[in-house]
Amino acid sequence: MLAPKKTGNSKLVKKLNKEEVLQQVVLHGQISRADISKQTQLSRPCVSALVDEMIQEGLLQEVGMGDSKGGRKPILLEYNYQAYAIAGAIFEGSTLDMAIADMKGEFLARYRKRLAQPANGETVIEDLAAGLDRLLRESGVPRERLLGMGVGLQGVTQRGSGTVSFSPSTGWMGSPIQQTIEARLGLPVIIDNDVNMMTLGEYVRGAGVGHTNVVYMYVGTGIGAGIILDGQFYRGSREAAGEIGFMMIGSVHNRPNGASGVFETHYSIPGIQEQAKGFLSDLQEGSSVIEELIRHAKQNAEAKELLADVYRHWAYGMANIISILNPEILILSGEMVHVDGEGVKQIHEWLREWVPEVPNLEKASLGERAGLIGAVHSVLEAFPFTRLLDKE
Amino acid sequence: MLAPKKTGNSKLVKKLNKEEVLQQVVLHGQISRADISKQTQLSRPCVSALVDEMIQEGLLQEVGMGDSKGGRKPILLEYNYQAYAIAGAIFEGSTLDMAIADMKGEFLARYRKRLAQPANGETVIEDLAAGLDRLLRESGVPRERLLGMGVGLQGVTQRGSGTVSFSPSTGWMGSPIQQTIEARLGLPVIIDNDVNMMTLGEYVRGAGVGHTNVVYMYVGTGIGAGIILDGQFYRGSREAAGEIGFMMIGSVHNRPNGASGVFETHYSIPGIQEQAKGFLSDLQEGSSVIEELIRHAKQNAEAKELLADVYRHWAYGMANIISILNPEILILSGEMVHVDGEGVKQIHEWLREWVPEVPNLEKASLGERAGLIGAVHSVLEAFPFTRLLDKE
DNA sequence: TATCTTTGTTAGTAATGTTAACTAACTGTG
DNA sequence: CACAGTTAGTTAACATTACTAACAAAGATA
Repeated sequence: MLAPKKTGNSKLVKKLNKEEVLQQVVLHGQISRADISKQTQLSRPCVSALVDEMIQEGLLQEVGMGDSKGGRKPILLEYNYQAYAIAGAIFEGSTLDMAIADMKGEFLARYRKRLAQPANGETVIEDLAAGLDRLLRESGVPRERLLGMGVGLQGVTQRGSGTVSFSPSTGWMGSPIQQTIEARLGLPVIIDNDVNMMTLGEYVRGAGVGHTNVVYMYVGTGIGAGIILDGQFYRGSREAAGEIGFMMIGSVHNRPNGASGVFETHYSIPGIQEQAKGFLSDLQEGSSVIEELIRHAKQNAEAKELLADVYRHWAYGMANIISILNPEILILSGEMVHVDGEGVKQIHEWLREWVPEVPNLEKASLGERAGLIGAVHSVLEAFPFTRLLDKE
Repeated sequence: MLAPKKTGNSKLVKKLNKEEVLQQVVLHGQISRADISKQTQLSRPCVSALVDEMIQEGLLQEVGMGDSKGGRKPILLEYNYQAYAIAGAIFEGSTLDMAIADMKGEFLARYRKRLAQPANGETVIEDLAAGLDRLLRESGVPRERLLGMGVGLQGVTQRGSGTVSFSPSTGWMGSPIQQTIEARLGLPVIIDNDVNMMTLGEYVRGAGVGHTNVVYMYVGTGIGAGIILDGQFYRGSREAAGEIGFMMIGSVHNRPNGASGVFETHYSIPGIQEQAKGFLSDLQEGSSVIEELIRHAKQNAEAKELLADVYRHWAYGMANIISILNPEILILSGEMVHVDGEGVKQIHEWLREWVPEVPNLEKASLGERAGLIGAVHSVLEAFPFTRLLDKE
């Protein structure tokens, strides 16, 4: 029942070998049967047979001849990235941002909608369904080619059980919302919070590419982190890993209430605004608190002091993360992307003074697309190339 | 070359299936061929064939009849834990502590020796070789049945490359010491620092049993942590994960020198001793600083205050670890095992106030045997039951 | 004692990958 | 420009492995 039955005369090996062949193709972009054979230690006849099957299934395609290496020209094979498609959706504030993508993660169509606030959980699902219909029409992808949808949202999610315990922007609470959406759309759905989705996006397409230990640090309304260790997303035993807002940092003030930890209370954007309210009362809609603070710091001594204090405490947080996790790269996101070169340099210097192994410090590079890219890849992660073989 | 060749006509499946059979036997302790067949979805004839081979190889043995369930009595099979043996060694201070164990990790013989100080790297290797000879003789294990040796030591190790960069107790520095020892002993050797070995020990046999996300926090001469996430040891990108002594904690004092971070500087045992030198000058050899401090705190107000400060800052450190990693259990070791029930309760209360998901807080349960047990298991980890099948 | 159950084995079959030998197609050289 | 040498891909015969079906062994139950 549970175990994948090594049916009849062991299709298992065949599947494993097909996976390996597929992996080689994806890895090399274009490759011939003969080269796959060399890479995989599988015999040429075997590779030929497996490749032929996968061409039948639409997973691979022949794309022409390669250059001769002194003999017959090889037939180049390519993964058919259009074989399947994936959808992604992000709820950020009051907007719903959706996209449909091929198996490379390349967007084929995109769609945005403003949602009425406060959100009503049921109409939001209808919005999602309508958006998906439109994306399918626009991209020309047939519905049965869609593998699934990744949904990211601000709030508190339990990815394991597919539930959402707090999310004003969608109005989803409590109930097993993942199953509800799956039933409505007729598709596998993955739900996760927006920081995790952005982390994944930066990991596969942004600043994190090529690294295996990545921490994505987000400062906005709250402070949180996404953690990827040894190439795997780490979520913690109760999906509460990366809740770095609860760190006890710097001289420990009394907390105003029991809601949030010291770090987040004082050094998230609302916390900073609170500290800066003496001179930062005239904030424009949509402008960056950090940018404003940097501007004020050029003339105002009080602002300058606060800015240095903020940087310093952010650096304390980073030092703690680094001490514990020794990541290769720390990706700065949210309002942190507005820190100027000067500020990053300062933080880097402190870290060099405090900890033995300072990682790369880089700003998030995908901007507002990070979450959507991550949402799409969350599905790719659940249906890796190699698992497509199960689809018969 | 690299890939395990699916030689001839795919021995791979056979190996996979053998692994699964072996796993079932280990899991159940005693089990019949028929039950293995039910558990694994493999046919009874297939299981029989695989089991017979493994009996030939000495990995399994028949141990008698089980109870009838209405028909023929089953023949019970057991894993032969004596099929192979493993050695472990720990250098702690000036003593070398060694053991030889069966595949269950059960010690068959143990051996201790005081080493001359300062240690000379070459004679230490000879001590290791002599100790191993003695253990083999004493336990009656033939040398060719020995799978490998795990070596734990105080200091800085690079397990990946098998080198040791700092280790006064062994005198090993720089050179690829792992290969040197392997050549001398004719055995695979695994070298790691003592905290990692103790972490592993507690994980497989001590307080960490049954958990998948474990942080082992050690306070002694230094402060460090061993980290196991999703059942895997996490070492960080440059093997510097768990260097929690570098955390920036509490009100940040100026550091006396560049050698170590704030947390370790003030709240490791030497740091505490420094702070307590007003009233804690008369320490006996071999006594516990924390025990003494607790004793003094009963009468001396200054000691009481320091003790509370120490607990509080340890708790800050734990809060940071918990915020980032959300482990299921935090194992307290080193001098922390001397904290009394009162102290643990206090720390627990603080944590409940500060962070949303407080893990189990437990003292290390294996005492000084933890490191040795871990050393033995580091080899078991590298040669899991299932990988013994490669030994033909 | 006769029948039913459960365990374990034997015999024949199907699936899969391998090697060896072959065809196809191209390069380079005298 | 023909021919040897090389590389790519295919075909055919064979080996390995696990499966199903049938059977033998051994005990329970009535």
